[in-house]
Amino acid sequence: MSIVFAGTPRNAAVTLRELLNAGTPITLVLTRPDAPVGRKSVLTPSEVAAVADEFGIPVLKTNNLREPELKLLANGTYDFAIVVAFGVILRSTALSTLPKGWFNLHYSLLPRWRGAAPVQHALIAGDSDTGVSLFQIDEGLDTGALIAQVPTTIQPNENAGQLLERLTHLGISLLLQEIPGISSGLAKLEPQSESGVTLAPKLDRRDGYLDVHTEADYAYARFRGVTPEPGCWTEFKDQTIKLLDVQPAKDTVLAGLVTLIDGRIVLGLAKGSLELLSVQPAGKTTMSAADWFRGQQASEVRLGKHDERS
RNA sequence: CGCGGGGUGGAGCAGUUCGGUAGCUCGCCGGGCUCAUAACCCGGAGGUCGUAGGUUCAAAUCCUGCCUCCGCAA
Repeated sequence: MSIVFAGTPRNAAVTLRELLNAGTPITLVLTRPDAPVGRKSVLTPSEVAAVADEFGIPVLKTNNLREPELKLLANGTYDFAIVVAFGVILRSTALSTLPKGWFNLHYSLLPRWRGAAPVQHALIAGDSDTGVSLFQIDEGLDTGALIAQVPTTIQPNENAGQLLERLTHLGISLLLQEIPGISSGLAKLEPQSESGVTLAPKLDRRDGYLDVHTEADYAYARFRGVTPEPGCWTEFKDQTIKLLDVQPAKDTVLAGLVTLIDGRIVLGLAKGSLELLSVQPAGKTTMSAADWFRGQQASEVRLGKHDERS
């Protein structure tokens, strides 16, 4: 028995590490090529590549599986592949290389939130629960037949980073439980429901914009969904200010205004408010909201677009 | 050489345009007031203004190099 693991970011790396620690016979790792990181664009290997190196497992770095890669995969050594946040679309020519197929761990209860950013979308949409799904990859976007799912309740203050971490561990347990069945060919496959399909496209920076005229509940859900990536932000004096940590508040403050209430820094929104805990103005390092506000030397400060409202 | 912002006592900022040895809001230490307080009052410590040079009678403030943190873009 020989398994291929395909993944790229941190949660995939954590998963790979745990599978290896449990003795899973992974003998080849696929990951995306080294990518530039940071302002200085330092070429850095993916975290999955780092773990593979640590365990001395051969790594194939690629953005698309073409003939050379396919030939290697189809050389008869490998039985099936586990895919966790790989970031590469697998076409039918790739899927047919392995005798038992390719299996993806997806961070939602499919068919809800098919796509690249299921965790973030579940939070932004205000879902009360989510989970992980293990399914056999077919040619569609997260449409393959399900092997198993594990649900979990979303905690009221959980952000995307925290939820992803929790789901990662749920996913690891699920994989450890189901890999034997896949290996033996005894795993049961059940087609996904045709109702309840939603899509979770990748988020970009604009999705993290907090409009001070949205309702507080909605804004908080968005904040949790886009934290820590791509990050929540709004505008202050025509520049970006990142909102790194906020929590719900019950004060009534005019939308767009920030003011001090009983030692708390409160941002007014439509129908409610949020307490700011940690912020980062453009060009500055991260700081507590209290420090930032004190430095403004004003009893109230306006956030949001300059030309908005009066 | 992708674009841009910042580095001033422990924290966040002002002062830099129009050079003249440092200010605000806090924190900290000591004392006072109060039933009490993240309240208030009085006093105090703490800064070679990122760094190296240059211009000048005089530089946080002007000029040059460098280090470093960050917002975008990739």
